[in-house]
Amino acid sequence: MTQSPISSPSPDYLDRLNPEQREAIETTEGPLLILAGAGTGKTRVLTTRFAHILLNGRARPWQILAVTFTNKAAREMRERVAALLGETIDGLWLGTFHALCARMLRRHAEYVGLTTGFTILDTDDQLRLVRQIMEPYRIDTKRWPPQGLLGVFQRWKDRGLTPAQVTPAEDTDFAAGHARALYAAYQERLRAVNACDFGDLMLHMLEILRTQPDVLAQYHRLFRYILVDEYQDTNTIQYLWLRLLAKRPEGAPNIACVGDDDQSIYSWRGAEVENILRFEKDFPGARVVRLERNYRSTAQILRAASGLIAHNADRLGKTLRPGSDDARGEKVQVISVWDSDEEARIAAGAIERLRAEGHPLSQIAILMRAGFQTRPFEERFLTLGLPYRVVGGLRFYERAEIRDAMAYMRVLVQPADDLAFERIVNVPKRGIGAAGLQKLHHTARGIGAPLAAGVLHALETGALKGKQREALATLMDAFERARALREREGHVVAMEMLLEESGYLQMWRDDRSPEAPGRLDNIKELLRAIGDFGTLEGFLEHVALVTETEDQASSDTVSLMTLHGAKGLEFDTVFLPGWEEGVFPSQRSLDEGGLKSLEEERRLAYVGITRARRRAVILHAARRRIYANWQDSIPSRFIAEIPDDAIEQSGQALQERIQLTARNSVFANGPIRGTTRPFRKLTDVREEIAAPLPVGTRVFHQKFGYGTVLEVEGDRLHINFEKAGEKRIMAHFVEQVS
DNA sequence: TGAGAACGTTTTTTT
DNA sequence: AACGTTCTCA
Repeated sequence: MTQSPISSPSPDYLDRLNPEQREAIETTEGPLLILAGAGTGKTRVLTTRFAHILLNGRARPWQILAVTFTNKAAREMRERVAALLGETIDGLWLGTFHALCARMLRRHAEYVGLTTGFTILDTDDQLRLVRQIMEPYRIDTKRWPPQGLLGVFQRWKDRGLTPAQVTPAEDTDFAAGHARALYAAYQERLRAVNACDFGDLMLHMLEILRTQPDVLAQYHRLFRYILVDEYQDTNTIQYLWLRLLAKRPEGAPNIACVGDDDQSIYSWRGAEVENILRFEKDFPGARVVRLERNYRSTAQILRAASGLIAHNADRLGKTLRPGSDDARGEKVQVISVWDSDEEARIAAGAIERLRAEGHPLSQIAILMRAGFQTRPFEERFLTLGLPYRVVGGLRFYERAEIRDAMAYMRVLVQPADDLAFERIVNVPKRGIGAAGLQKLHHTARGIGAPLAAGVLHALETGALKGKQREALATLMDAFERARALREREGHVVAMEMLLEESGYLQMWRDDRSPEAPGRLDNIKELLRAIGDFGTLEGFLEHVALVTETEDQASSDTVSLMTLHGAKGLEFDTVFLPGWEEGVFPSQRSLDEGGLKSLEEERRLAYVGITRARRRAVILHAARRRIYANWQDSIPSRFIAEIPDDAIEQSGQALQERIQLTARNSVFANGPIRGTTRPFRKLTDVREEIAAPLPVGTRVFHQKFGYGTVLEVEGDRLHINFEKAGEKRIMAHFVEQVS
């Protein structure tokens, strides 16, 4: 029990908050920027603020718009608000940008030429669509892969640009300036099949808010308060969307954004740190509250992290201070190892010791730069029998059999879903290849109907013959009956029957490959999962928006995940492997992003260290296998940037090399050339750097013939071949000719 | 049309 | 090395 001040007794939920936190919660009116360093109680502030507004009667639950970045964060917030209020509340506008936009767009779909039942496409569908769009343009898909084009669209969408808003000047990256036209065609096609891709959820909603004043006014009336989490990771379109909703005609907006410029790690997804840096300009009169007291990590860990991030320029400036004076804790360990196998061995060994001392495995995480780095750890853990889980690895809903089954589901729900129909029309094999599909498309277009209707038409008119006719008749009949069954017996039974009668389940039963039984299990699991939802539509919506795997957080396992995936989490002990130049910071960031992307890598390192409550262990290996061959590596510059007295170095391998970081070595100005031979000395690497194929060199390639080097990108060369045009080639595939 | 061979690329990070 | 895509032939 706390003693209440005489003047204003403060409610329980404001107990044990520090003054800054209280200010962030109690400043309900007007724009507010909360700069919250790692581990400073950000989530607590956000949820308490939410509850505070409700408990003071300032708004009804549905009048608060609360935006998070991940579904996980949304769920956590929902739970904690419920705990504070002592009850669960439905109908909250709390979710990710995309989930909230999807909900809005279902209400207003007609303004952008969709109907409320529109489909949200997955990446497979998007790619198939892009390929179709590209076809008539006769674009060399070798040079201009569909994924690349999709990326261009994505970036435009991230910036809130509709096809009409893209200027010719913006359209230079791809296929000689055809991207704009392709973008328009792509959007047109999406509309025609009543579908949205992920970016459209935001793009369409922004368009509606911009062009429909009464819709905008409706939301202005509705949302009295806006809360935004992870503001540093908002991209342009999210920013525009927020600003539109926040700037009501009456008075200053009650918008509170929480963020940390030091944890901005999503610029590759279009995030603009500038959004947070500019907040006070965007919302004049904004209060700024800094949360700097860290209650998570030991003083040593904070010192290491702060020292590292201090190497970044352009910061709003925050200093993490330990929440309590005691417990300086262990220094950050830096261990030098020989290769990635030893790295895994050492980490696993340390984990076994911790386990023997009674540390729960659930409080241990291994955080890496990229997903593929989990391999050696998984192997090691398997041989030792250490329980682990890969968080955010291959996701359930990305498996082929699940996507197939869901495509069946989509056609069931919406017969006009051409993309889903295309996916399953020949799975299992029904004798419909590329040519057959073309014919079906033609028939459908002829009667101005979707594919499925086209098939029915073709069956009636007798345009289909033999095996094709029989197989498609069976398929269409299965859909027909499944729809009827859905009415009578519910969607689970209908789906079961559909997958059975269409031959899909039998296809896997007949499959003799070792994965087949697992796939059948997965489908069983899918059928179970849809039982948790009232309707198939609800289930599809959930799957489209919630990409994460159900976490079995209850089990006591070590977590393996990417640094990006670890944001917002904390563990007692954190292992940070692969701190080597070219791995972390990644080669790509060194090659193309310049200083900006190097700083982002540094923020990622900062995020990594600050995940640890008590113990952080950084590892780096002397050599690592890249693709098929070994490559020498040197310690990450980030290791040298951590204050010496905050770290403790160990490991027999290459003790002396620790000082030799990129910052003060011969490699400072360029990437390291790949090596194919193991056990290479540094001097050898130096020689290779000294003798590359410089720009202008005439070279010969086995397949492409003669050409000239246009550009050197690490161990890749950008070459203009006389016959084959411009290509990017690994340097060792070409030889110099004089 | 489909199976197998040959070829090329891959490793950022996610809603 | 491992995977996915395209190519080639039956």
